[in-house]
Amino acid sequence: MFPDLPEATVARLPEYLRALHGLAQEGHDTVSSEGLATAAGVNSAKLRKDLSHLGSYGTRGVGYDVALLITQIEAVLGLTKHRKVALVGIGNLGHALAGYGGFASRGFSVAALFDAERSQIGERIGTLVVRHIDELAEVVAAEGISIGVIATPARAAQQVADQLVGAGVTSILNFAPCVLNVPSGVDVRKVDLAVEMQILSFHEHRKALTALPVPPEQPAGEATGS
Amino acid sequence: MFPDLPEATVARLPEYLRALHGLAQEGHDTVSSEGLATAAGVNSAKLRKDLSHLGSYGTRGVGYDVALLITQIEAVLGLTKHRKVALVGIGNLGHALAGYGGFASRGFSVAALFDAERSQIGERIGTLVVRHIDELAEVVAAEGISIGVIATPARAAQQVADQLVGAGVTSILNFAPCVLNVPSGVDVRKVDLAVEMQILSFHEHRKALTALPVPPEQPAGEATGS
DNA sequence: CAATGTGAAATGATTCACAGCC
DNA sequence: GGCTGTGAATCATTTCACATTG
Repeated sequence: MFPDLPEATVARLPEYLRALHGLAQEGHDTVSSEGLATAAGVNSAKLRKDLSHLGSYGTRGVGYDVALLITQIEAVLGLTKHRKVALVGIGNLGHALAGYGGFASRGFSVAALFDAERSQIGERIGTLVVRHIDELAEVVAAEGISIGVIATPARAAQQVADQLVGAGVTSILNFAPCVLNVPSGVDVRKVDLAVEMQILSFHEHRKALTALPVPPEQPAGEATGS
Repeated sequence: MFPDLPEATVARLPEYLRALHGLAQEGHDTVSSEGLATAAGVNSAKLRKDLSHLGSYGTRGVGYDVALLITQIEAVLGLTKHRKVALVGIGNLGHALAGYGGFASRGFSVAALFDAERSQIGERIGTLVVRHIDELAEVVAAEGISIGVIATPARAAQQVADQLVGAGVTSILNFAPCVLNVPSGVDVRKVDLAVEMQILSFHEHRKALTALPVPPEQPAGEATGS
């Protein structure tokens, strides 16, 4: 369908979709590239280039039809199909993810919870019960689960990834701070909170260094950022 | 110090650092670009190019000194300074973040918790007590907090961002699914779990589409990914 | 005439391939 | 001999600027 949509574009489509839902809720029928770009936090040229890859759904002189564009982007992202998620690792973060409303509200449902620790098995979270990881393959097949989320400690993550792949899962969201080896054809996305903090730390550090080096010259002056 | 380190490189340095700590723990004194690249999940040319931006810390014919490289990368990322974090929004996700060990283990400490809801104020989490958001500026100044983490619902996030900026925070990690407007000089990084899921969804969708279109030809053949 | 869609230019990132060094 | 460091080449992404169109 869109075999060669640039990866950078794919990564922005969900943002556009969120912005569009917001605009729709505010009663907008159409929106200009400028307006949508602002709502999504990008510049308008980039937005137009991104959308042009999907085809021509705008009207020159007018803008984009909000409802139509929502439909199109959802189709491209495959959100017409409701996707079920297996969450593995019911610790601190796993609990939060299991109860996170943001998934359900955007077409995903956490359909099963797994852990390896005896102490966790059987715990109820919402409507679900935590099961032992050994039941993974069985449940993935029975429920038609297509995405696995790993929220285990790093030392367990590779084994869990192997089990997910073995069970037929081909998309993994990894919260464990480690590299996963998976066969080609399996997609892994990684979210590492400490990495995000360290990137911020770099910029803090740089700001601190570039703010000082011109110390006592003109006493007056505005504090100016990058 | 490193004013023009490519952003893509900055984003990978934390991965290298994690890999290096792993290697150090396994007793390696030196590591080749090939070895480190594998441990960090990148290819060796990219790793060498990245490290070359920091200067020449490798030895031809040998590799990199693990301990030295750790020191260098930590210095570049500004991790020598222990950074304090304010966490705003003590809901589902906020609780998990407040208890997340990954921060402390890598040089960050959650120094204060805030919420706007009466019901949350005063709750103890670990050694900290949840305070009212109105105390933000005071506590940020008193504790020397440099990074703010927003884990509120989207509708509250912009106001919280304004309050953080007003209190002097210049780095924000945003978990709320919305765009934040901040003055230049303030860095925002965004983590949106639903966006990650939607990107995975796109690839699932594409895999499903490209797997079928050649239906009944050669019954045999390996399942091959991208 | 306002705003899209898009070639072309500019910028940024990755990969190649090998000279230079230990 | 093995491995780093790096110019040059390739590839990807962003931005510009404007012809085109409803």
